[in-house]
Amino acid sequence: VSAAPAASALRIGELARRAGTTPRTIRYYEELGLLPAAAQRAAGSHRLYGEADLERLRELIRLRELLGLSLDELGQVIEAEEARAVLRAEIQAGVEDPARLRELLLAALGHLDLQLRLVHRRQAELAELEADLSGRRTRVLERLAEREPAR
Amino acid sequence: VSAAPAASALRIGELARRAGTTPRTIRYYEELGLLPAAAQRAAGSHRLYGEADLERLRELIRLRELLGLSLDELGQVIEAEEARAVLRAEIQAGVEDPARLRELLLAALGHLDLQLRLVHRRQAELAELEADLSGRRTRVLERLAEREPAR
DNA sequence: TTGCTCCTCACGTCACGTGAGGTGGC
DNA sequence: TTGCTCCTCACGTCACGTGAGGTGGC
Repeated sequence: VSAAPAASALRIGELARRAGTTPRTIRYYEELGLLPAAAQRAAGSHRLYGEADLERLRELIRLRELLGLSLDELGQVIEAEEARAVLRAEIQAGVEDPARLRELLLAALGHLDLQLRLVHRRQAELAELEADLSGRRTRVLERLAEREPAR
Repeated sequence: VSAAPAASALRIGELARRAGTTPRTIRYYEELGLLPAAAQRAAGSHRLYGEADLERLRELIRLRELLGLSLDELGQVIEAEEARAVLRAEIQAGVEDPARLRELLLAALGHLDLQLRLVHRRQAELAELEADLSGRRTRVLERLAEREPAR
């Protein structure tokens, strides 16, 4: 899908290491269509990746871990990445249709807003958990202080 | 483990509904030892739960979902709940050993601090994700504004 | 007695982990 | 040629989902 991985081609092991995951996960994501299958690969030969693939993989992992999405949900959510890739490709290819550009930018905006809503919900839940734990911590400290008056 | 579920006894379906999970998950957690097996239950008879079980289950689910812990890790982390239950039980039973009480309070404090560290790490990661997404959103808005000068 | 929820197997599923056996590039 | 990483099956695992067939309380 992406233009050739260029000079800085990574093999699957390096890509996995840099993204903080494993080769098995990368192959699985490719199988599910979350990562593009390096197009010009002969069956049995090595997969090669570029910087764009690394970025996309990192984003996938970050959204999965922090938002707790299933891979199915993840596929729907990362359409923002898709839109961004299309945008870059078309600009690089010299396409200059203003209406088309505006459409892509609006799509990206919508997907970013969706992701931000999910992030904000998580942040609210974590803030609540933090408040509960802190409150309990304070009460434990108070009870310890009571037990140990002016040592 | 806990003192009898008292008058407000819940069956597994109600407990699941109130905690936002399923009976299967509750049985699985019992099997793993994350939830106490209602002690006086004849094989094949219904499980009964009290308010304390509901609280513990909610706490388990919240920590698992928000911190992304495996059930194995979860078991180690929720020792704070354990300490709290022991504390309550001993106080209810009239045990009044100050040294023992202090020991339990210190244990609870340690576990709460551990949980808070995990929460704070997650909050930092989410803040970073939020900043990235917000930045991208701003840049998309700017590019849209450029394209559409003073309509 | 009729529904309803409960029970215990036990197989299915999702997201990978982990060898088994073999091929390809520095 | 020797290591190393890669390849494709394919079975294992974790955290449950989902019936199958049966029993128990309002």
